Amino acid sequence: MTTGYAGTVMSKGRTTDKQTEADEAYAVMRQSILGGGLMPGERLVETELAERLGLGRNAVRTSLARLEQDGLVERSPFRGARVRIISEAEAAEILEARSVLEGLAARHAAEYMTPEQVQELRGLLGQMEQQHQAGDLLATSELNSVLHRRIVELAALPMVAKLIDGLHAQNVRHQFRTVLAPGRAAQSLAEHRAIVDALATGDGELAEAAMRHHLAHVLRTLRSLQKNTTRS
Amino acid sequence: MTTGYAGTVMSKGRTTDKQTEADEAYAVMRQSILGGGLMPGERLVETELAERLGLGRNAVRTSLARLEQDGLVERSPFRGARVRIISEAEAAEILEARSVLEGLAARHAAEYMTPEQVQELRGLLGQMEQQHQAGDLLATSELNSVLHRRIVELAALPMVAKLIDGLHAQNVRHQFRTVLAPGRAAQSLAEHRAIVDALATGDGELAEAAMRHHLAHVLRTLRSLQKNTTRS
DNA sequence: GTTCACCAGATTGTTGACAATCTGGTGAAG
DNA sequence: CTTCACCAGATTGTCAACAATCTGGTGAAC
Repeated sequence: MTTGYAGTVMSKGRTTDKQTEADEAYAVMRQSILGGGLMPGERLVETELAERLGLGRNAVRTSLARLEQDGLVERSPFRGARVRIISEAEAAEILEARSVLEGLAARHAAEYMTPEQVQELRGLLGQMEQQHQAGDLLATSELNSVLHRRIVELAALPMVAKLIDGLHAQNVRHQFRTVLAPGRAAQSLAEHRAIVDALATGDGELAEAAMRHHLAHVLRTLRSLQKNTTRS
Repeated sequence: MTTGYAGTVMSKGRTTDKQTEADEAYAVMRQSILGGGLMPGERLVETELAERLGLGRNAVRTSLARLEQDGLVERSPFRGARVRIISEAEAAEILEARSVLEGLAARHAAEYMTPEQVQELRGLLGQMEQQHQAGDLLATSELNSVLHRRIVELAALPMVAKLIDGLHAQNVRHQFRTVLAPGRAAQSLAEHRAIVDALATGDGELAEAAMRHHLAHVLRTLRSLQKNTTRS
């Protein structure tokens, strides 16, 4: 093995093994924030994280810089970093941004979609309906995300996809609340069906409108929940 | 004032003095990329940049990580960083994203705008018209950017503003070409007038439509230029 | 009792050296 | 002439130590 790729060297005992330490730290910490392992407002001490991840402090450090750029972490000089707290106003704003960007994605997806892909989306809809009737809100919500992601993929707009992904990452925590609103699940299902129907027609304008209609409704639900929560 | 802010310590002899080295490196390098001091595709060697900026290699290093997150720099492990080259397809996609996001901003701006602010925008339009008649395309283009930025500001949507700013940063280099297209300047002026008129009515839908119409036109111009340039 | 300066501990920012990896060129084998 | 292993130089990734800064608490002055 002369030069050979170091693909399977297995130096520190993880699975993929190939990325640099800093990249691994970034991936892990990002997933930790998204998954709830690191809570909003929590202090992120470099040495502590380095020890917990088994990586150097430097790797953690540059990760924090990258996560700050993503809007997931807040940093102030000499005072350290915390998981950024997304206010309800910001969550609403993010949802509005998602609304227009996913609308754009839907428009493009409608124009370049094959019949097979339409069937695939209908399949997802069917699964959602099943889980909805079974009363499993969590699974329904998960399929919801899958459907949205797939539509964005089909749009074949990588930069737009990246933007949407970044926005989604910032308010995973606020996402849960809307799906729990009473009566929301059924309506959401109908809206998703409308989106897929519009995509199937190949009419970009229609698909964009359907997507925006749906997300505007999610936004309204979020706003009504905020009002109810605010009165302490 | 007990502890007292260290606002005017003046340690290394620059103007603002307060940010950490890494922040300064980030700011300088970003502006360098935007301003053309660092050209697309150019290699970014850490030690060289560190020496040129008079900062530590580590500061440069974390800057590069942040700029990569911004999409301005491309990095691969052990092989270094380069200023990212934005392809024409990507430039087009960025314009589409800007179109819907600035449309959103225009909608919000229309709803919350005061008569004084409308007058301010009309003032900018007047200046644009002057420079246009004087034949100064560069000044017109600059005022163009100012107008767009101001509208985004008036929307009072900080996260959306950040997204738009990031997109704008990525294709400053492609922006110049569209303004030079023959006959484009006059039409652009008319479109901007339409946008301000729509904003003045307070009708969000109308303002959004006007903004999207304008940027769709810019996109079409860019696409036609691409065709002409591609045939080598 | 309140206010303030000040100090010790903790944490971040910076520096320099060292290890790991890539790149381009060189020379031998076929 | 082509192909390929291999090596030196350049460059990046990592580590450990040191300097700079913040934070919370303690005690004196009033």
